Amino acid sequence: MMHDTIPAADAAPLLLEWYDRHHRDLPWRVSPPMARRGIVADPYHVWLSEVMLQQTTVQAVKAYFEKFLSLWPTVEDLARAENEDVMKAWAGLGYYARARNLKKCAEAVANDHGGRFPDTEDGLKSLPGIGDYTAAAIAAIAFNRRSAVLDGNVERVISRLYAIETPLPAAKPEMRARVAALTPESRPGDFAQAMMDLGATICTPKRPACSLCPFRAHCRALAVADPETFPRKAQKKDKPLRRGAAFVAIDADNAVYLRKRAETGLLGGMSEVPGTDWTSRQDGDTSLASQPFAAAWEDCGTISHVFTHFELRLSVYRANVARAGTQGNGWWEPVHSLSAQALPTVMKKAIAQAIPHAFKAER
DNA sequence: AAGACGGGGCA
DNA sequence: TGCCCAGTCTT
Repeated sequence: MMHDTIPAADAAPLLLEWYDRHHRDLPWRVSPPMARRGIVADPYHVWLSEVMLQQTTVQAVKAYFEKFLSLWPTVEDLARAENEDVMKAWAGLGYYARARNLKKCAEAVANDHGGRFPDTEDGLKSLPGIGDYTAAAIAAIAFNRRSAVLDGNVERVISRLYAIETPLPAAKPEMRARVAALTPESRPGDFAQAMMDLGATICTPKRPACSLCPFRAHCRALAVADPETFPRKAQKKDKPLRRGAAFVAIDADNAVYLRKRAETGLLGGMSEVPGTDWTSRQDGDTSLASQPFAAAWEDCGTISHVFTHFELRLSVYRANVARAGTQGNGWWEPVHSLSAQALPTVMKKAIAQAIPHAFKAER
């Protein structure tokens, strides 16, 4: 009797009962009691949180979500915002194409859809930055659609529940079909959030808490193998090392010379200090030969930063420079307002290496 | 189908 | 410190 595959009709009630007891109170959520009274979450809030949650943990997202909502209370406000202000508000959250697409999506909703998000999966998927997962999540959570929501957490839960041996990403269609079969007509949004919560808190990548799992009597992986070894996945390749140099110029007014990166590509649309290209070549130009303007550059050592597909070792140089002696299309930013700039983490590391107090709180 | 694209959490 | 995590868009 134990560890039988779960009848599809039993899964949702079992999981929702667990969800109602362990529900997490998050800024973009409507509580289960409210949901049962027919209150649905604001599609703008659901969309904003789901885009932020792509590849990003709940903990990291909370503060950004509150900041965005306070700066731009409606999707029309966001559509009217300056691109640069959106990039500044997004700085530090990573995957900056998300911020560029967020702005484009807000404009599309405001200008082409009368300020209302489409209420179907297909309609949502046609918008910038909304793919399979996010379209299904918004449709289920904000519009009560019975869509199959499959993110990394759900993939883990499903792969263990059915002990799926096919490695990812080939197993995705099978997993999606499994989720679709389990998703109920009633409360599909809560079901989706419950599956994701289960993956985030109980069915974790390492050391899952199987004894607390509402599916423990039905989990194939728990019965026949080690749940931690699921989902199976193709092995990843190792990251190359790239090198470069970064130049932190400081003028007499204690301002740092910044410039804007290209709109697309790595860290697209974000700000940076001047520097070399980042290259994997052994003869990479990491020296003073590539200084952006002549000055008495002082060697500040190196910093390291790991990106998704390469590791970067950056030589950092600092110099005091007269503002009149520089050329180019950058600008001078006072050290005390650096924190509010659209600076990605690697640039904050480089600046902090040259100016240790740069991002310390004001006394 | 594979690669580009950040940053944070955990042991 | 090193390893793991994981949606969307582009090629």
